[in-house]
Amino acid sequence: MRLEECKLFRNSRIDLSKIEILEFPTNFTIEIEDNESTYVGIVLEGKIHVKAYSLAGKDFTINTLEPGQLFGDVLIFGSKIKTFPGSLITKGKTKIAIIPNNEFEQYLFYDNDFLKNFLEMLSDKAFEMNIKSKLLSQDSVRDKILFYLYQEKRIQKSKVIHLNMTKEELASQLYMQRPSLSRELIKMKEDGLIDYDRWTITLKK
Amino acid sequence: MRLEECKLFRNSRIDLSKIEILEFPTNFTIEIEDNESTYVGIVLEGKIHVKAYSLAGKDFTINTLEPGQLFGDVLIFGSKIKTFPGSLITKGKTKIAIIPNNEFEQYLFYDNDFLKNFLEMLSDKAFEMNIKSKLLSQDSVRDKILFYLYQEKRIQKSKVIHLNMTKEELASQLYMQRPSLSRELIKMKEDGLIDYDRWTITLKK
DNA sequence: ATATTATTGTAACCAAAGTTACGAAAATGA
DNA sequence: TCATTTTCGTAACTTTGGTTACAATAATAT
Repeated sequence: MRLEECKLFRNSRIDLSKIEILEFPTNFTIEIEDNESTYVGIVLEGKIHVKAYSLAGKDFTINTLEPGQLFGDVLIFGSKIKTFPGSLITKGKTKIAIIPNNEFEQYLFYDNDFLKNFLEMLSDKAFEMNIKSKLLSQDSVRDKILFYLYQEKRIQKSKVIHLNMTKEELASQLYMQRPSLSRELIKMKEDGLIDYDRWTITLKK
Repeated sequence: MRLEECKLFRNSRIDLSKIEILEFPTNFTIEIEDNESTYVGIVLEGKIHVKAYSLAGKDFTINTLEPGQLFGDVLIFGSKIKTFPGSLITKGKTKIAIIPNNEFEQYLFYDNDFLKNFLEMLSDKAFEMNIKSKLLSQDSVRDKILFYLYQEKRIQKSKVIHLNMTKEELASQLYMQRPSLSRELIKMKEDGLIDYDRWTITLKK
């Protein structure tokens, strides 16, 4: 993705030629959890996992940033601690753009379209995090699965939900273990709630 | 709290006299989950619980809004579904200010201070939600407690953490049952991790 | 001071889900 | 086509923490 294709710059009149672009190999740690942020980053190629470590030492992915998405955005205006909520680790060869905080701020007040785009992205991020909190608040494995399915039903506009990932990945996205997911899917099938195969889950009710 | 005392209007030159103020009794449902939002609300007096219902029918509090805080703010610019993430239920006699979305948008582009305040509040909200996700991602009761304690240690700048709430409330804030909290606190005391009494928990390590 | 209520500790029980392990099935690649 | 690897289902076992109930203690009100 090129800079001018990013939502953030849609309709904007900012000179993109001066913006610094960096490239990283896969599994590279760009930033470390609790480090202070001094810039806003934009993912251009590859993915970035925002990983934090639980006190038990197990790591969990707070968020996965796709091309077009930002990091450090929540921190630039926040009045609280301005540190990264997790380590930023590349998945695949990754290209990012860097805008120092002070420049970013100038852009915002200089260009209303840029501002609108930023507000939209910030709001969307908050919205997504809300969804995640709701998922995590579901208190049984079955409820988590159903929450995900209803969610996807709305997005995919179909009762036949295509999983574009392995069960292993789905389980991790739902914050559960793969065998737990398997076991519950079987039970749900027995209870007539769903049908499923390797690639899809179909809501029956 | 009066309107001019709200962070949102700090240094702003907006005419506050025209802003509509509403009052609600306690336990009043101002908005229902998944309803569409058409305005931004500011809590002036009392509290508002943002409550969602898990698929099991159990309700859980996504968020508690204190005086000065906003609701509907994430929705105004979001490109996704613009519906309330939970029902808004008053706790105590509650006073709120209402600003229709279109007016709110005008304020933002008209007044840079207002904009700055809004960005700060939006960022802070996203930050808080991040913290909450992290808490929910801790996979044992002990880890949740420790996460909370380390958090408070930073905020209160002391290893002696003052709980300004009952154990019942603490348990609910940590998304666990009170007996589970009690049981684990005892174990942690036995393990020499903490000391505690009715009002404080002291980190020993 | 005493009664009442709210808060907390504590124990027994139980269900849900994590853990581990293994075999079958599917996908991939040579 | 056959071997290798990945994915998935499945079962046995174990642990965690929810549930319920009750007693003890503290706080509050009369």
